[in-house]
Amino acid sequence: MKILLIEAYPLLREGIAAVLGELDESVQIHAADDGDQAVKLYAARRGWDLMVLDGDRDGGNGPVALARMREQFPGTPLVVLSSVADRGTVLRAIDQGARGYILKSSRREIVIAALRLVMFGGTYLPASVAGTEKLIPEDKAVTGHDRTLTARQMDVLELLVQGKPNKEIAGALGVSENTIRAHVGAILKFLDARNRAEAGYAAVRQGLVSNRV
Amino acid sequence: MKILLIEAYPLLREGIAAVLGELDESVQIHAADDGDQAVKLYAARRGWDLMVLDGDRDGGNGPVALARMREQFPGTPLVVLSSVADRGTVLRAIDQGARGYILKSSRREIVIAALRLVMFGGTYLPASVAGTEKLIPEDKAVTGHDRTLTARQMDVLELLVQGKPNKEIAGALGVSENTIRAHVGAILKFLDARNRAEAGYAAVRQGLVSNRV
DNA sequence: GCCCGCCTAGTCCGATCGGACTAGGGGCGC
DNA sequence: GCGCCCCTAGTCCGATCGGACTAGGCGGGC
Repeated sequence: MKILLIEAYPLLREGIAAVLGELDESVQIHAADDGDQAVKLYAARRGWDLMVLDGDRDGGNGPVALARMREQFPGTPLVVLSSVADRGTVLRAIDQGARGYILKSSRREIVIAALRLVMFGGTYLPASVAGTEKLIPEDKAVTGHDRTLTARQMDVLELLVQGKPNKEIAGALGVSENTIRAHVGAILKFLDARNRAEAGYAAVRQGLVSNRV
Repeated sequence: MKILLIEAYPLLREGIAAVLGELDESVQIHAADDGDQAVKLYAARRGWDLMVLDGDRDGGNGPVALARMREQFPGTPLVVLSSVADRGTVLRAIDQGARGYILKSSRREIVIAALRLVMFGGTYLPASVAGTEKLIPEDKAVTGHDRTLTARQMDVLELLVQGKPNKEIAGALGVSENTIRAHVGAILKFLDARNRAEAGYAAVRQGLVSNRV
């Protein structure tokens, strides 16, 4: 059984590897620091049974890596490991094609069972996302226009959260400051925030941006 | 050899335990989810050789746990494991009595060597904190007047982090807006931030305010 | 008592922000 | 094609912010 593990921290790699080892006696774990490295190292190989991705990676490249991996290795079930469990983050991961979302705080038995579930075609979500609407879009439904920020808005939000002024964000994204102004306005409205500082606070609370820690 | 490990995530426990196992053939690891549990479970036991504390714990109780452990188990070397390495956070941990600050991104060989170093009486710091002033206060020096925010500044910071405008903070604290202005100015300077949004970001990263998540 | 740091409060001013607009181009679905 | 939404870009303007000042009251340390 071949498992592709995207995890930059050696300590966590050890822990995950130890748990994965219980899945099967013939587990081979191939690790990479991030999505880029994974693609670079393993693009040529096929026949993966599972991909495990650390969703806590700072800088928000967690989601990017997810999309990246889904594109490069379509068909291979992908599980996100994370420490945060807010609805938004989990649902986004599932939307992007993850087949499981496992909390790092889960007991090892849970982790193993969840991984098995996913490899057998299931989808695993933490209990904390139990909400009002359907959790797993049947088809993919809710493409989301009033519940999600657009991709561009997320780009802006990520920098906004870090306290960058509009001018800097504009430079980073290669557009005019006025454009950023418009995006920021939309973000404030969406988050019901009165200013960018409050927006940053709200965004982190809601798990819109990967993390701040 | 008895090691007390404060780490809530089973996956990380596995990884850390695997690494700690290399320190000595007779390692016994006793784990707890947090400082409270550690004290509750192990307060009666003595003779610890090392304490390892996860410094990433959300809610900012990392620092609290640190102080707690130092108080309960004085004399036992304590090492903080963390994923962030900014100067402020590291120095605060050292100030509070940690004898080592190990990055989770370190190679396992580094982790092991650092732990040995600490157990033999040394202090280990990541290279990233190399700065202008002395890293390890000889006596304890700097009781901290320019290294810490004042109580009033912390009051302001807490509201500032939430995105409140000056007027609102002034109202909440019962002082004039000008006063808040002065405090905010001092906070920005202290955090080396260009605006309040960046200050909020920095404050959370450095664990100055309880949390954002 | 004197010094020092903190909290308070104020002024002035340029920079930045945020709201309310208009508007063109591009992509997608019906 | 037509509508709709998104991204882009712009203007205008009042509000807010942040820096650089001055200054008085208060409390703790030497």
